[in-house]
Amino acid sequence: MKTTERKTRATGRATLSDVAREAQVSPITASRALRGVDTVDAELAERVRTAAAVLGYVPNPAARALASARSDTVVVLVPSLTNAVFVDVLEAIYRILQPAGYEVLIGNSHYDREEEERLIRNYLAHRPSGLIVTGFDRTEAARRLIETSRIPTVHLMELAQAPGVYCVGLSQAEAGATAARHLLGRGRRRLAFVAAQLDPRTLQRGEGFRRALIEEACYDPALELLTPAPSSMALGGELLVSLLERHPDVDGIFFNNDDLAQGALLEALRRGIPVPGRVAVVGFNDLEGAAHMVPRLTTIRTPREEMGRRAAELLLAVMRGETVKVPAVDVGFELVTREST
Amino acid sequence: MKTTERKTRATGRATLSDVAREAQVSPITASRALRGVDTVDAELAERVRTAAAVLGYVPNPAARALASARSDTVVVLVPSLTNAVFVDVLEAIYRILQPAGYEVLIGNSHYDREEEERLIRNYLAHRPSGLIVTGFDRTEAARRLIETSRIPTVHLMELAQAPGVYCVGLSQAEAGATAARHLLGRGRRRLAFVAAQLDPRTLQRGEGFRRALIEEACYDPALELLTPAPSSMALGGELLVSLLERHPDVDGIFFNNDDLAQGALLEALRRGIPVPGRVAVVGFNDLEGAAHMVPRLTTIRTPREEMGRRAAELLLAVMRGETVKVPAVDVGFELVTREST
DNA sequence: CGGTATCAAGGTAGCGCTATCCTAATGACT
DNA sequence: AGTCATTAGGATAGCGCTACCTTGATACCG
Repeated sequence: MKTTERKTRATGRATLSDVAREAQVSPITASRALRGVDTVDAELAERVRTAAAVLGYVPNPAARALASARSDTVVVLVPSLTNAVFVDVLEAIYRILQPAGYEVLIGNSHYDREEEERLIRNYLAHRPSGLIVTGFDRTEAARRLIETSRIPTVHLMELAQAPGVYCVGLSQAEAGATAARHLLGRGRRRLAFVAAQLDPRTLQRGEGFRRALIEEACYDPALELLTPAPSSMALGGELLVSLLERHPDVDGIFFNNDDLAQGALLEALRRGIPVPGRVAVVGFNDLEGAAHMVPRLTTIRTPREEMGRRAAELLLAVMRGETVKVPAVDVGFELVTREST
Repeated sequence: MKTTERKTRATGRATLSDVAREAQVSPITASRALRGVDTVDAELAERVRTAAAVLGYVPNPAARALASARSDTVVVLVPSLTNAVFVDVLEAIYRILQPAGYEVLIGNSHYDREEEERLIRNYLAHRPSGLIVTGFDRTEAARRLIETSRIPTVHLMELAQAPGVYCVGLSQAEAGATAARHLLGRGRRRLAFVAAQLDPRTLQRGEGFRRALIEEACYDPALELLTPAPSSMALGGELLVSLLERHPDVDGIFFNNDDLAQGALLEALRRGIPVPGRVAVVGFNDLEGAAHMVPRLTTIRTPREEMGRRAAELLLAVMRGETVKVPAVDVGFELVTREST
């Protein structure tokens, strides 16, 4: 056996040239045929596809990205995967983008602006075709990176009206106000707002809640319990207890996320605090457990599947260069009234 | 202003050549310096790093991947993101691999072997440096793809002893047996196994549970309630009810996942079925809600953070070509006894 | 019927990196 | 002092694909 020339660095896989040779066309024609460029004769294209199948050809994404200065990748940045909300949204995004031929790169910023900036910087090096980010709160540098990259971008969860800004979300403030009005409608007047994590959307919900109370002249700032700690069921239980200790007259609580509310309901059950008898409870998001709690949790359902789907569809349209009639999609929310109020 | 030559396709970003020029070295030296190849003079390397920082240079991953026929990417395939188990594992994997300079590509197979095979096929085109997959159950084609790719691979969740096979997991069968023995130790004899999803690990747990019962001569196949439907709290409640209807004498249940168990506990509470008075309940995984249920759920804790971390560390070692002493890491599990038994 | 518009297909030349070889300089050793 | 091994750094040549331009063939026009 002769030693092979040391010069070649070929990987051994079938390349586009192999396919072209097999189909007896030029490489560039093979390229066009496989990409579905429509200036290729139908019969030639068919021959190319057959050849590709025969050889088990899989395009080299690195070569493609290098030559075309773009990649069939969409980067999605979420602040958390622990919160099921974002998992649901991601799932829907995948379901749209994968069949459309895009690869989805997930970045988790852990609710940290610096980390998000770093992720953006790294992921932009891949020259993704599109970008989906959560909300609008980011470092100035991150904002600039996105802007100057000229990469089609869709913002999730929140709404904004600005030229060239695409977003799919809901009015967090309006959702907070709805929770307040629902409790008021139940005849409750000593209403508390309990929140953790304190991301921008949390604060917006708090703002809406507060405004609705001010309108009814029953806002008491002492009944706002905010902590930057991560949201959890354990925390929900603790916050309920400390709130009722300090303010025994509270008769309604809006928990900023269902896990807090669920933890609170279970703690109340354990301590024999009647819900909604003594205190009514409203959650947020309608996560899986909400409907199963004892009592079942009244909450505000966010359409996460729809949000992900619409965001992906919007991004697809923008990436295709279509003119979008509605750059800001309001997916709304729904108050789900159950036994806890 | 002269019209620029149409020929260049440069992207406008700083390239390695720009950095090299700025640092007054050759491009290849710049490349070596930035990659940390140690044959570069310390002072030169420093000059290159400075130049890179000045120019805001970010390497083009596509070019790097094309030239080197590998990428700093690790692909992780999980069967689900809805189950918090995998989110926890992923989180830990990220925490190790990201600082090590790897990008993590997540693939979600939705418990579908065909989909997993497709994912593997697509992701292998990226020539990842490493691969982390869940379990051992996959199509023959998928198995071959992994094998022939020669890419360092670590298997999650389960254990296996075979040369060249790396895995980090626990004995699912042993965990199932532990649940059985715990219930037996509480004096229960009519023990049911309730499972959904029916993935391989579920079945292994069932197998271990069954064997332990057979040993004690109290195995009754009628008390196995299996459904391929996805696991959920709602399903857990339903299965509890139908099980107790058909077999009122059941005095202990091992639910294959905590969400089933939690749904069951809440349904029992609602219907006034005493737990553990009439029936003791054991869950699996120790998910967030377990400790907060009423009664608090006895369950088997799986060390998910550790599993992800160890898998990532093992993969790093294999990718670096180190010889690994322990190719199969047993992270074990822990019975967490609470009020439900 | 000559000339131009149109279009499919191909030739050429990179995209931005790194593997491989090569050279010159340094030191070790006979 | 001369030979050899050992380095540091550079020159060269791709990796596999696609953008751009060109070519040749066909359609279209007055």
